[in-house]
Amino acid sequence: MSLRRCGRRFSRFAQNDSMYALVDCNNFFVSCERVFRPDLDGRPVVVLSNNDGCVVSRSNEAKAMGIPMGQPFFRIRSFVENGQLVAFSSNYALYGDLSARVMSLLADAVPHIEIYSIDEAFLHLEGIDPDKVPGLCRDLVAKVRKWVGVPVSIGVAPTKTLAKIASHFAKKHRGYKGVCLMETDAKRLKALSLTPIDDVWGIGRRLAPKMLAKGVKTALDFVQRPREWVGETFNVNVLRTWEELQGQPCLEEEKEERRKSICTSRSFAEMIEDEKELQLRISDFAAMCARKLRQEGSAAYDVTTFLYTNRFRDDLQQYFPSATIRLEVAANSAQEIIGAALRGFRTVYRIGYQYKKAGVVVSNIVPEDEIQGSLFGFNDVLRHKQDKLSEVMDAVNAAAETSGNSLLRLAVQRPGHYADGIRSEFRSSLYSTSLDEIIKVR
DNA sequence: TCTGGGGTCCTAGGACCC
DNA sequence: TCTGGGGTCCTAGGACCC
Repeated sequence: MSLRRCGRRFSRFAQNDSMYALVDCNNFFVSCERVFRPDLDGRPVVVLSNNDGCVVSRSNEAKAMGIPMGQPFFRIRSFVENGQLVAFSSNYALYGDLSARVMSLLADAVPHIEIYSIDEAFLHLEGIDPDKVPGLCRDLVAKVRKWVGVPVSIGVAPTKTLAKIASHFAKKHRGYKGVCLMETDAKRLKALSLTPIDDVWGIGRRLAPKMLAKGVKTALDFVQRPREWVGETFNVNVLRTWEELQGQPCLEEEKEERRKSICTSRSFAEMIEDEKELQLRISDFAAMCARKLRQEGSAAYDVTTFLYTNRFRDDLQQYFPSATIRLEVAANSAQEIIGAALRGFRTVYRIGYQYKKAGVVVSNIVPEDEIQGSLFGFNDVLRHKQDKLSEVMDAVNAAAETSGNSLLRLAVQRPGHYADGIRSEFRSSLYSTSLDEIIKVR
């Protein structure tokens, strides 16, 4: 899955006459679960994060019950137990598969799409007759609903930030039937006046209070402030958001395929103090990072290991260390990445703390065919063997990929299921991605 | 008792060099 | 003994996104 670009890349130069459509899947994870459980339409449904920790997706009915995003599951567990609410553990294999189907339909409809996240894509509409855009969007809403089963909303506007706002209107108000066009300046100003400043893409939870303190309550208040004031009061990103809201595009497409860092981390169901147990977890995370690197044809110079104690337990000692190991030669084999992650672990692990979460980040990433050998000489034969071993492990593990199992492991990794120690009480079946189906398509 | 995971960019300040 | 100023690189932390 390569559906996880969330950064916003900026261009210095404005383009003219641009038009974007943002396609946003409504309540995506919940909608995916409902594809296979149509009996849940109209009922309050939530999807939980890893470990069944907190709410990450809510149906409209769940929102109406007042369940906020990020709500810890234990606070709403009683609703599930008395039948008022249905909860699912997250099933990323399923969501990734349905996402790919949605994106493929979108890609067939327009010359160019930009996949922004697992549930959102920008369609570039330059060159399409403006009179045909509304019909095209309505067709897409109907087609995705019919062929994939997921409801989507589409917002059309001259910039991405405005398209985001338009898609919110398309989602919130039934009258739009899933498509909101912001093609005139009058509509733009009207929409901005109805948009609270903290709903604007690019204005987050830290900046919103600062805006409010300065009397900026809506997006319209914001664009009515002078450019100079925005530049002096905030940073360049906020200034670019201001320009986008004026209708001047300055968010550029994210073109770089190679990620700059790859992270694998998990919270644990129970706190862990034992060094050996933590080493096993770290090894698993490192092996997963190495595998993601190989899948992308990349290799990394830096391997960071981090540990977190439980930040919600005021009564316990807190400790959030991390250590970065720089390799002489960029690596992507499980052996090398695990080795470095464990070296980092040894430098920061302290006995006497209860650890709740840990992870491994690989960064300083280069294409694997551009790896430069070490000045001090480098054992090519050993490296070649490690590469071969990694390849074989990848090939065999690919067959078991969808269940999250890795059949082949290095001795230091945990035996058994990858997700051992991760709570997943309400997991749906692997409907669209069962091993049977994968063997068939291959 | 129980609170997610995975990314990006910007900026300020220190180290270092000339 | 005098001990400026500017450029660049790196890193940590803060902000944002889904």
